This record gives sequence, C-alpha cells and structure tokens, in this order.
Amino acid sequence: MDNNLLAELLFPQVTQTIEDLEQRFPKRDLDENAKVTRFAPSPTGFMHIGGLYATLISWFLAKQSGGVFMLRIEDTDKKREVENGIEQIISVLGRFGITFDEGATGVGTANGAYAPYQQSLRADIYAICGKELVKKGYAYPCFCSEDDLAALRSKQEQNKEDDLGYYGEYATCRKLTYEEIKAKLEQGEKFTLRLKSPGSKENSIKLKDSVRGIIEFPENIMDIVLLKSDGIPTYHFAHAVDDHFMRTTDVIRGEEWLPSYPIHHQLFQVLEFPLPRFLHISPIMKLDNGNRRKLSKRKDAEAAVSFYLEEGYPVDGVLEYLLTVANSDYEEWRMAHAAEDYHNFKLSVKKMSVSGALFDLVKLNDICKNVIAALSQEDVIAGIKAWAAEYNPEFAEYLEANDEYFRKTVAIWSGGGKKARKDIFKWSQVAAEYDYLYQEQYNSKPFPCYQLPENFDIAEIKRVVNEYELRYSEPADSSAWFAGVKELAAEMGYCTDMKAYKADPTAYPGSVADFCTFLRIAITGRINSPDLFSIIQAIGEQNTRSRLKNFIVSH
RNA sequence: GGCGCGUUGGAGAAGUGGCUUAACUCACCAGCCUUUCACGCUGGCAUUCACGAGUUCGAAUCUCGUACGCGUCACCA
Repeated sequence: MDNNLLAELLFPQVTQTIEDLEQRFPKRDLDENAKVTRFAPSPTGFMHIGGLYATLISWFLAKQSGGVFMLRIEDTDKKREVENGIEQIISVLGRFGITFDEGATGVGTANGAYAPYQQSLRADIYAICGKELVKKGYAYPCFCSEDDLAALRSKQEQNKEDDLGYYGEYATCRKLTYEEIKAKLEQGEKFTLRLKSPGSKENSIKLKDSVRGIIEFPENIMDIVLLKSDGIPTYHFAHAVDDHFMRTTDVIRGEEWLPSYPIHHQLFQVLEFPLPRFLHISPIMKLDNGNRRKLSKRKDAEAAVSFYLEEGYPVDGVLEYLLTVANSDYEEWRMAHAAEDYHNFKLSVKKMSVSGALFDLVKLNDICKNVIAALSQEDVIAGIKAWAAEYNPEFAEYLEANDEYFRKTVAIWSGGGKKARKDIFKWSQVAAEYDYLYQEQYNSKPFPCYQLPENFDIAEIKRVVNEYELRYSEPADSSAWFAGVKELAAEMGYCTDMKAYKADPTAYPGSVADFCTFLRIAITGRINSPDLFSIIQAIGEQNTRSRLKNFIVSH
C-alpha cells in the first residue's frame, strides 16, 4: 500500500509536516545543564499529595538548574474532566508558592512560546504527527469496536497468551487494504489511529532512569492507540509529541508510568525525536492492614492537598515534610541552616529514594510544630486569621470583634525564640486546643472537657480546687501568684520543694506540680496548657472563679 | 499469568566491598533542667541490614535463587 496515499485519505485537512513544527517550536536557548520540567495533571478537580510532591521535585530541579518549569494540562479525557479543574490546580499550587514560568494560566489561556499548553487545544499538532507516522508506515487506522476488542481479549485469555492486547497477528486492521479503508471511511465509520509497532519481544531496550539507574525491558510490540476516534490523542502519544515540542529535558512522573516506558521509547524512536531524561518518582504509601498501598483518593482524606489547606497546616511545613521524603538529609540541612529559606536547599536526584515512603502524619505534625514555633507573633496571628477567614467564618468573625483580646491570648503561647511552645501544628487547632481562652466569647466547642490525672482521687482534687477558690484573690504578678499557690500547697500538706519530694514522694499527698495540675484542670479542662498565670490574667478574675466553682459542682 | 520495581529499627532513612561496635530525624522509654505546663538537654531503643546459597582475607554493600510487597497490562491518565 502507498502510505502517502493512505495519509492523505486519513488526514486530508493536514498540510503541515513535522518540519513545520520543529520551526514553530524551536529548541530552547538554555545552558546545557538547565532542566526543563513540567507538571502535567489532568483537570479532574482533585490534587493528590503525590502530585504536589512530584511538582515540588520538578520545580526544584528546574529552578536550581536555571531551567524552565511548565504547567501542561492533560485534558484528553473529557469524561473525567471537572469544571474549574484548571483553575483549581493553579490556585492550589499557588497557595504552596509554586508558580510556573510558562504554561496554562486558565481555560484556553497560556503564557509561553510553546503554547497551547492544553492538550485539547493541540489537536492540529497531534494530527500532523499522526499523519507523518502513517506516511512512514508506522501507523494505520483501526475500525475495531469496543466489542471487537473485548472479544479479542477473551480469545487471548483462552489461549493463555502472555500478552493481552492489539498486536502482531491479532491486529486485524493492520491487514486492511487501501480500498477497504476507503470504503469504511465512505460509510462514515470512525477510526482510531494505531501505532504499527516495529518491536519484537526478542529485543530489549534500556532506560537510564535518573534515580533508578538502568532498567531493561523487552521492546514494545503493542499497536497502541495514538489518536482516539474523536481525534484526541492518548496519553502516550501526547506525551511523546508534547515533551518533544515543548523541549522538555527531564520527564518527571510517577512510578506507575514505568511499565509503559517501552511504548514511549518506541514512539520517540519512530517519530525520530531524541529521548529526554526520565525520572520516575516512587509513590507515597500508607499502611493498611499491615500492607502498603498508595495513598488513595477515595479512602484517605490526607491524599488530597486540599485537606492540608482546610486543616490549616502551614504550607511551608507540608512542603518541608515533602522535602524530607525526597531527600532525607534535608533535616540535617534544616538544623544547620535554621533561618534559611528552604528554597535554598540543594535537592539531589541521587538521594531520592527508590522505594515508596509511608506517609507519616506524626512527622508532618512535628515539622509543622517547628514551623509555627519559629514564626513571629504577627505571623502567627496572620496565619490564624487567614485560615479562619476561609475555613471557619464564625471564628474569624469572633477574632475580628475581639482583636485586642485575641492578640493577648496569642502572646501566651507564641512568639518564636528558643523557648517557643510547640502545642499546635495546624491553625484549626487554635480554637480547639485553646478553647479555654475563648470559652466565654466563642463557644465553638462544648467546654468543659476535663482530663483527670489517673493517680489522684477526684475528692482530693476537689478539696484543693475548693480551697484555692476560697482564698483566691487577683494576683499582682506572676511571682506573687506562684508564691500564693506555694503557700496554700504547703498548708495543705503538699511538698513545695521538688528535690525533697523526689527524694521521698510517699511522705506527701503530692508535689506543688500536682497541686498546679489540679488548678490547671479546673481552669483549662486539661493537663497541659501554657503558663497558668498568663491564662488567669487573660480570662480575668470572674471567669477564673466561675470555672473553679463549676469544676467542683460538676464532679 | 506476563513484564517491571522494591525489601536496612515502630516510621522516614544514611550507607555502593574494610573508616559501621549501621549516621541523622520522628515516635517511644528513662533521666536531668525547671516556681506550674511547655521548651531544652542527656541517655536508651537494629549483635544486624527479607531469607538461602555463592564470590572474597573481608559483604548491608557484588552474584544467583526464594519469599513477600507494590505497580502495570484501556479509544484513563
């Protein structure tokens, strides 16, 4: 068959050639070490934490090499698409401080010389490449229906074939003559364009993955679909065409793409495109019934990036956690460069792990605690307000109306420095964790929620609280307050000298520490809280008294 | 089932043939500091690197096999 004739029959509207595309999208004028990377999501309205992870790595590698970072939208599956999908991706990434040098900026809009960056807008480009492959004898139209393909599969399953799919002898449409094709087209039959794979299982190909090293595969033999019947390309074809014409130097993507690498390798080969570098990222896993599995969109709330925003995790904390997953020596770097911006960390491809890391929320929390603890009071206030404005309007309203009081309460537990408290790791904790500070004015949560110590009798605790309430008078300052507490504690038999107490704990009902714990429980409802005196001072005498009384009557 | 990837402590991991009696971080435990709560500090936490065999004077590091886990085999990405 004359391939040129077939190409014209299939793509009569296409007049340009790959040569034209090479000129339209010229090679980039960049330093040879500069990396051009991209994030290429489908706009399904869901940003996975793994996607953020991949983005972060791609972004670092591009930026640190003086390269280019792009956003390409892979909207080739209209069924899964979601409204505002593109905007959501851009906005969520923006919240994490990730911006693009070029790429889609919204539906149909873009910034950069290699536009469009939205695959659904690049149909002409794929058609040109498709036509070229037909001319070279590397592609042909396939008229098989879904049913035909299903029948083929079950036949192959019965034959116990190792490879299921459209290939070799099974690829019936390969054998169609020009006349048969023409007749089908004239009857209005739709076709998919398939690769005519020149591969053989006997041959092997090698991938030099940037983190995994050399991986060997048998050559691809599948006649995969290049263009769907609606003319939209499949991922594989779009990847080869776009990453070539966008001049990507490093394809960074999830490990799930590894098995289809032979297809991509072959596509680059038949298209006569030079191969970019590849880096396959291991997935972020979760332990489920003793087994590891990928973080799942359906089962795990923490799989969604929006989760961290809603919960009020500081975005830098999330990013720093992801950095430790990428390069575990990030933590050492962070300790050595406490004040430095994490963007200055040199991300190393060599140090990236090959096996999938378990997502560790506890560690994330620890990192976020440190991030918040290092913040100035003003930044803490701003962080809380910004979070509340978006996710807890009721609390935001309260903060707005009680700004002065709110600032006073924040001063109790924040402010950075060496002795910073590490009570909270996300903004949503503020109202919950410090509910005793906002009880009278903002009742988002029922109070009290007393936590009682295990080794003391409730009657004894009540005795102490009652006595304290009777003697209570507004303290002048912190040391006067504590002196009073000590005096009463001693009077009630409690040991006020910690050293003496430790030497013989059985000689006393408890220590002054225990004594304070009782008061703390009555006033704050919990065993741990910031400095008690500061709290008393913030909430005022009246509230302090009523809480002490309330504790007694409610137990 | 085919193909591919992986397996160092509870978690993330460093380590690529002798410098490792396996770093560092989180978690956990003990203690110290301390006028409460924290913060901080010190110490403990793998006689051993999935298992088996081999190469070597020497192996977590090299080779082979086994087991287990994961991924993938669409007109989805």
